[in-house]
Amino acid sequence: MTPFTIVWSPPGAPDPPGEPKKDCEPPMRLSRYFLPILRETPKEAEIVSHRLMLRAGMIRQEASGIYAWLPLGLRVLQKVGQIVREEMDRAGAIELLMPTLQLADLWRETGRYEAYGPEMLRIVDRHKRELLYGPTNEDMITEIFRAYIRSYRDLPKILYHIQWKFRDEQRPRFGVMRGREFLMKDAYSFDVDEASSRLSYNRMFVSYLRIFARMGLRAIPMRAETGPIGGDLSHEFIILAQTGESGVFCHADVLNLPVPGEDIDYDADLTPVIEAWTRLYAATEDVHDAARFERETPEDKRIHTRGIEVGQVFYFGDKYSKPMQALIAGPDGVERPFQGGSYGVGVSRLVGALIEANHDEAGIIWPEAVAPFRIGLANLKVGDGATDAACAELYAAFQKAGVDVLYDDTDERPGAKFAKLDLIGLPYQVIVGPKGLAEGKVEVKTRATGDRQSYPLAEAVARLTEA
RNA sequence: CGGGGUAUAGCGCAGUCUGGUAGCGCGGAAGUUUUGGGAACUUCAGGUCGCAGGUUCGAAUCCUGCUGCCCCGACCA
Repeated sequence: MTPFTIVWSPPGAPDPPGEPKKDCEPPMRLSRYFLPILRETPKEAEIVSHRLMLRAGMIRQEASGIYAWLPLGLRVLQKVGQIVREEMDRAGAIELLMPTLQLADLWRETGRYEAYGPEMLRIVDRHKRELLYGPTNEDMITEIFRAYIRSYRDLPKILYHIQWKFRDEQRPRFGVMRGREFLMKDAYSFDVDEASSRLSYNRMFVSYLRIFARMGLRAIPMRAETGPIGGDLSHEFIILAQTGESGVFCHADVLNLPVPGEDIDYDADLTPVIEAWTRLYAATEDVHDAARFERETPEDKRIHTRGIEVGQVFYFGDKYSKPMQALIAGPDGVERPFQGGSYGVGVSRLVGALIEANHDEAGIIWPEAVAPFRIGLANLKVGDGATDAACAELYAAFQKAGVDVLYDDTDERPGAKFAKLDLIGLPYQVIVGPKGLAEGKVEVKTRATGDRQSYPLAEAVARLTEA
């Protein structure tokens, strides 16, 4: 092999001193940002998250079930993705990135090319080769795995990626909650036998509890059908919402179970956590057992509502490894197909689900962990020396503290600014106007509670930048 | 994929039945007065009426075909 040298471009001349580089300032002034708010609701949007995402300038529909993510929406999508990534890493999963396009031949090895039906978007390239836009990646990850891994000594492994998928749904709806193109985290576990595969399953299960909890969501693992991917053990993670797509039944106490902290040891025995979370009855209507529900759940603890699926974990054994001959040698020297599982989180769907779970009449109410900005800074009288100066000071202080702040420096009327900030749902609004400044104070409004308090500038900064 | 709708300015809509200069509100631009919960007035810009045929002196409007999008159902992260 001929080694080759990577040639780096020589570094450019140092920046000239003196002039502050305005171009480098993060574009967090509303006057320079791109936030196309809609005052009226586009008629195609039926459910609240879809309406609010369109109105708040988060997304734009480009085709049925296909959306462009505008700057505000992208920030949320990225925050959700980052939480998923951090928790996957914490659980010992390893990130990679597989392509969106896959060869049909790969899927023929497992028989899924024929099995998938019209939901799969099939593409032919200029060489008449058949490709498909991946709806999932079990086949490809198995192909990657079998190319490199031969021995039980290399196991266990959990690999994941966060990538766009496409399923040509017959009827897309609910905005990003059921689009055709969607961003998904999918993880795949590789183990030598069933017992260890279930340990991987448990890791992902616990990781999922943490992922959703970090977003301020109470997601309930429910026994679920295994669906077309197959296997014999599966849980759907469901958040309760009136607008959910499927009916669910569960024991009320499952809503109050403790979620493991970030000090959870994924190498320790996770069985007690799994048992605690699976002991109480929780099932989607597809697999609901009314008799068992009534037998196991006291009448005053029975919850029957609707829910949105935001994640699913599967154990599927050798479903892919066997037909694809992804074999690993065990300690006894015998080669066997690996035991696998797959674990999905609907990242783009979560953005819609988060809004379904967190909104009011005025708009979105972002949980802090996924808010596009933590603070909305409203200058109520642009052009007034005192308010401009106070806002500049606050803006600089928040930025210095590393807090995401969107500064509304437009010359709109106060009412319009309030309505806009309520709509986009930033957790805190810092309201700066002549009235408050006369007393040396600014107002801090907490979006979730509507609570408003006036503080001197320094105290407002201190309160909003602590931890 | 069955059933039902809809397509007119960036968004929400009227006009179509009964063919005759394409309208309203919001939004946008300019100006004046305003300014702590989506201001008022004046002026202006913005539309091959989804696409393609047809009927007619004349089509947003009538006829035929096509397409996009939405809703209900079945299906799905």
